[in-house]
Amino acid sequence: MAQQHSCGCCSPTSAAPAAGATTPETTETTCYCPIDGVLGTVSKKYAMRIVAILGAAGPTRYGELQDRLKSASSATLSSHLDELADAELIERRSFDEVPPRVEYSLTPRGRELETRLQPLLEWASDETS
Amino acid sequence: MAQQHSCGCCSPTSAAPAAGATTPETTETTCYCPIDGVLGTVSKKYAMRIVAILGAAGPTRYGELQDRLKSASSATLSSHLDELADAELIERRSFDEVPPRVEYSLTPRGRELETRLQPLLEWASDETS
DNA sequence: CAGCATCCGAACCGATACTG
DNA sequence: CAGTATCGGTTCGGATGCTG
Repeated sequence: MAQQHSCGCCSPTSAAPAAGATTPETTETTCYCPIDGVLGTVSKKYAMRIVAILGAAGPTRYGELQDRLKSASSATLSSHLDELADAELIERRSFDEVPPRVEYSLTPRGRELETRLQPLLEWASDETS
Repeated sequence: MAQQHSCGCCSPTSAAPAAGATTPETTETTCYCPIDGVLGTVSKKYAMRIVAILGAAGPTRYGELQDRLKSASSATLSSHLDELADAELIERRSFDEVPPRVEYSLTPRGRELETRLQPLLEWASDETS
């Protein structure tokens, strides 16, 4: 998962080998590209939308999410929720009652993401032609 | 491409018949979801990185891009550049010389995107697990 | 140097059906 | 209600090889 490479977009001097140049292969610098981390998760088709919904509406049930993301099947939705929960961007809260109820909400970290996502989303809807 | 639908993440759901539950401030106007537009393009594997590179380094040649995005093959890179150019986020400038030279740079619109992308990227590298 | 064409595996996502 | 299992279609993207 935490793939390492030198993409040059995050670390400027990626071409230069580490000190000593003991490694002739010039394999990888210690550049970790953010895109491979959180941003990889975020680029999932519905990930941003889920974050946006949870950010705007607060704790939301599974069914309502599915309702809002009409084109997403339950399988797809589940996998997205899993991944977001794994990344600790959202939190899953399951209530012990019948019928079952599960609510998803943003973690503090997810809220930070949402903050940074907003301008992007707003701009995107403006630029939409 | 510019698919239209109501996802509920950008404007309250309108499609919900919800007997009696007439949403208070429902902008039932056709909801255009930004994710399907620019953000769709942006979620391409290297799109964000390209924008980030061009933003940080200014006009950049094809070869250098390929150099920085080591894992991207030329075919992949080309298709990304095409798509970004189509979306008018980047500009392709071809010089009439030998050997051929082509430079890519951000359009004003691309620069706006880059602006909104920065906080996200910065945060992502911090949050890197 | 820049970049398209092709092949092909991998990932993604929707539909359906079924469980706790 | 909240999922999981499975299947199949579609897209993505990496490798290679070839043009201008």
